[in-house]
Amino acid sequence: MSKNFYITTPIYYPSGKPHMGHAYSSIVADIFARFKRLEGCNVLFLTGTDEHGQKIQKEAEKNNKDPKKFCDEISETFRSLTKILNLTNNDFIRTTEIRHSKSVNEIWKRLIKSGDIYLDKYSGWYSVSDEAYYDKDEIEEQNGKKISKTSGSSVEWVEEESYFFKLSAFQKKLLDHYKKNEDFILPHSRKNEVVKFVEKGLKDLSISRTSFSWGIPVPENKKHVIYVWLDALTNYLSALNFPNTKDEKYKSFWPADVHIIGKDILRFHAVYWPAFLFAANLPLPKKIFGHGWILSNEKKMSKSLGNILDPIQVIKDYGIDQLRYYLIKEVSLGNDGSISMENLKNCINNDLANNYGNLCQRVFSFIKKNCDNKIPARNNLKDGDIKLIENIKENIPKLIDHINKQNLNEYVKMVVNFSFEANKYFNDSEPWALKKKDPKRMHAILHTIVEQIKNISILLNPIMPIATKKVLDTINLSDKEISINNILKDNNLDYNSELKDLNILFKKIENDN
RNA sequence: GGCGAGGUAGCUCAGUUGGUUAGAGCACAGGACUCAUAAGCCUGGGGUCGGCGGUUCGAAUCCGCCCCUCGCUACCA
Repeated sequence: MSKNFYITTPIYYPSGKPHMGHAYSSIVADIFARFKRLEGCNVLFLTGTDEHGQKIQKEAEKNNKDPKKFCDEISETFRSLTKILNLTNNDFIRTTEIRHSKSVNEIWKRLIKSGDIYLDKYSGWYSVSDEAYYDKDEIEEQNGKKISKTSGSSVEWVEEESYFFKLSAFQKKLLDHYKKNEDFILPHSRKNEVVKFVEKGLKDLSISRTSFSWGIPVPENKKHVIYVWLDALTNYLSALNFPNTKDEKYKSFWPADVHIIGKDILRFHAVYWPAFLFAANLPLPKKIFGHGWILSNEKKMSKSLGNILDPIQVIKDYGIDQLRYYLIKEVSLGNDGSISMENLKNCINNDLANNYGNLCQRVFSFIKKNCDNKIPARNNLKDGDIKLIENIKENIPKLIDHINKQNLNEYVKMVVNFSFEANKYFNDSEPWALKKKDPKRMHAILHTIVEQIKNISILLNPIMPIATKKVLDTINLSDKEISINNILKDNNLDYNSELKDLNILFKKIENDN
C-alpha cells in the first residue's frame, strides 16, 4: 500500500571542505524525503562521497597519505555534515566501497557486451596544472609556447590510450526520451539547455584514464581506471545492491524517483547517465532536478571576495532549523538565489520568532493560565472556526502538488500564510476578553487555534524538524501521528494530558552583532 | 559569435488566454489592542511595469528595434 520513493543527492567530491552548495543540495533532498515519509511513503534517501580521481590522488600524495586513508578522513567530514544538517539519509555510499566497485564492474561489462565501448586513442592539448584538455581554438602561442587562453598555463600535446563510450549513438534515443518525458529534466529552462546541447550532436566519451591509478580498474585491462563519471553516477545503483537485480532493494527502488543535483553537474546526469543506462539496458531515473547556486550578497562565493558563508558556522550561530527554513524560503529552487546574513536575521525574526514561534507561545501560555493547561475539547465550533481548520485541509492536495513539482518555495509560502492567518484569527477572536463573559466560546477558539498550530507544525516538520517536534511534543502528539493523514482527521487532539512546557522556540537575533 | 532566460514599489519577487484604481512579503510611517519573544492586528505612502515605436476600443501582457543583466556553448569535478 505504501509507495516506495527513492531520492538522492549528488555524491560529493571531498577535495575540500563542505560548503553551502553541498548543504543546500542535501537539505533540499532531505526535505523531500521527510515530506514523502509524512505522506506515508517508504523512502530511501541516499547521499555519499565520490572519492576517486586524479585530484584526490594528488591531494593524498601531498599530505603523504595513502589515498584510501585520506578518503576515510575526508569522507568522514561529509558524513558528520549529514548529522549537522539533520539529514534523514538511510544510507551513505562511498565509491571506495566494495559494493560500489562490484556495481561499476557490472555496468562496464554490460556496456562491453552491448558493444558500446571501444579502445582508441585520446589526444589533445592538455594542461597538467589545470588538469584539463583544451580545444584548438582555446589555446594560443606565446614566445613559442602553447598556452591556454583562459588560464594562461602551458599545454602540451598528449596522446593517451583510452576506452570510449559510443555516446554519439544515443542522440536520438535521448532526444526522444526528453520529448516523451516532459519532466525528466527540471526545471524546464535547464531542460532546454540540455536538449539544445544534445541536438548539436554528441561526441563519443572517453571513459578511462591511464594517467593516474586512483580509481576502479577496467576489468580486462588494469592499466586503465574507469573514468570518474561512469564510476560516480553508478553509485545510485550500488546502494541498491545493484548487480543483484533480484534484490528487494533494487526491485523496490529502481528507477529512482528523483536525483537532486546542482546545475553544474546537470549534463552528466541528464546526458551521460541516461546514455549509460540505455546501453546497460536499465530503466532511467524518473526525474533529474538541477537546482541553482547559492550566491552570497548577489555574488558567487569566493575567497578573494571574502563572502564565503560556511554552513557549519552559520548553523553554530543561528541553528540548523533556521538555516533550512531560510534557504527554502528565500531561494526559489531551480534559480540561483542570493542569501545574506542580513536577510537571514530578518527571516528568523519575522517568520520564525514573531510569527510561528510567538503564535505557539501566546497560545500555550494562554491555555496554561486559563484552561488548566489542557487543550479544550472540540465543542461549539462556529462556522468561522471550522472554516479556518478546513482551509488547511482543503489545501493539502495543492501542497502535495507543490512538493511533487519541486515547488518548495510556494509550499513554504502557503504554510507561512496559514500561520499569519492563525495569528489574525487569534487577534480578532480576542479570547482574553471572553474569560468571564463566555468561557465556552473561549474554549472553542482555543481548540481551533491548537488544531491550526498542530497542522502547521506537521506541514513545517520536513523543513524544521527540531522546532516543530518541540511544539508537537508540547501537545503530546506522538511521532507516528506526525503525518499528512493526521491533518485530514478531525478531533484527534489529546484533551486529557497537560501541555508540556515550551521554551522560546526561536530566539530573536539582535541587530548589533 | 550562436542559442536561451530575464529586466515590475528601497529590497525579493507574483502577475493566469491583453480588459476596470498593477499585487504580496520585507523595510518605512501612523492607529487601536494586550494572550505572547515590545510579538500580533489594522491603515497608509511609494511604481511613466528597461527605452522607443507599432497592433488594438484597451498592453506589464502581443509585434519590431534598441539598451542592460545572467545562463549554456562537451570530457576539472
